[in-house]
Amino acid sequence: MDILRGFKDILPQEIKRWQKLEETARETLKLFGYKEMRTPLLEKTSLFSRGVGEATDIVEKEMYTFLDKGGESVTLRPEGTAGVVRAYINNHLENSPFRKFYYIGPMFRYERPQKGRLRQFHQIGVEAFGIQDSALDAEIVYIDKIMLDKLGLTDLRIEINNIGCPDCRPKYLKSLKSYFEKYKEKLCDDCKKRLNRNPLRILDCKNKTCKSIASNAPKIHEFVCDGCKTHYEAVKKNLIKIGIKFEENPHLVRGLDYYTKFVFEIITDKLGAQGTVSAGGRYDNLVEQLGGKPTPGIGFASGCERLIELMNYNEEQDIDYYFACMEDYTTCLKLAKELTDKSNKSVYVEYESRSLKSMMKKANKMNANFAVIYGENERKNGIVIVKDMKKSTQEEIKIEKFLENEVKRWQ
RNA sequence: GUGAGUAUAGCUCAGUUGGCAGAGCACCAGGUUGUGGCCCUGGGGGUCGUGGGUUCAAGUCCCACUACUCACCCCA
Repeated sequence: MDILRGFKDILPQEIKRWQKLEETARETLKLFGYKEMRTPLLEKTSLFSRGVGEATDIVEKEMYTFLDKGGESVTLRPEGTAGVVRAYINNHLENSPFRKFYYIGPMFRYERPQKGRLRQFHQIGVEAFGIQDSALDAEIVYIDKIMLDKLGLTDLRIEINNIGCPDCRPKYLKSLKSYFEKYKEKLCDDCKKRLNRNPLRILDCKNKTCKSIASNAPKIHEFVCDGCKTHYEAVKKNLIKIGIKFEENPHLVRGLDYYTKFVFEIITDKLGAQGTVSAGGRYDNLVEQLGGKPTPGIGFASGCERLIELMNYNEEQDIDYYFACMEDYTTCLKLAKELTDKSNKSVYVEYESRSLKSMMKKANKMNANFAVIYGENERKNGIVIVKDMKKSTQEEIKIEKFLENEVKRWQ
């Protein structure tokens, strides 16, 4: 029985990094008053087609969509924002004093897996509602950046761009299209298709010819409306003020339709082709689009697997007491149980009949601090042997004294 | 969906012009009859991805399929 393509088991040897990642995210977000939210993995398909955008790749070809037993079309969430917005509207959270949220959990996209890309992957996502001011944009970038700093990630760059709003972007797209139309014959096959579907994407093409044509293409800054322009300029000033370094990338495009005005990505070049570690931006029309009152929003999402790959790790095993029992497992269990009760130390009780030597080997591999030896001799004499694995010393303790002794040791 | 590469022990990988399937690590046991790490000795483990073909003989050559990896596309 094989695991599905693009799905992955996360094993104990890797789990410490996951826990550290989640812990760091929760701590950081708590500092800024963000509250955790958990929304369903499964939603109505229409939430995503309306939220993410009918014409996006995600909706067109990457969703895990099926009919449930009631005949309703449902979809495993391909991203987190749509679900949070739905929950925000459904639960009337506009009346809550807290309108800043985060989530951590799996997302699903039916894509061909490669380095840094899986069909089930995890995101830490952050969403904030109801604030139009550009200071919030800066806060969002700051939180993202500081979280990555706390994880010990280096060599990251932040790229930002202004992608306009539904008022001004169409004008830009139109001009872009007519510009590329002139060079249509020279563009690569992919870009010929993009010309009608999404001319913004041509700006991002890696083909040399397309690149040089794109370098002279009209710039969005010449087309954005006053509102978008003012906002974007203000975000830049705010970022500078709070000491966030960034680069402007006029070719930065987001793949989801709901983004407006300010967008950003945090990128590494250590991950191969999928170097975007975090990305986000403003979505001032999404709440309304999904049936809520007009409410501005902004957020970002980080790819957990990508972050984890960048985290340097020293995963140590951590067992405090390895109980090497040769008989009477129940007595060992009782000792171990009492020890955890009174001391909070971790124990591992060996119930498998093995040689003492093999048990000591195992204790060593588990990096146990102490081995408690209990066999025939100990039982007869009413003692246990407590061996300090680090110092290689051991002593015999009366079994009634064991608990008291060990509790004292850690005080 | 497209392209390229890879597939041999639990893991990482050798395997020459086609000629008895190997190493390191891991695991188990012994050396030390009840004591880990270092060392020494031994052991268990393989439909050589699957199916066909060529050949006296295929891990090796040919074909098909499948899986994985990377890249495109796209994205966290």
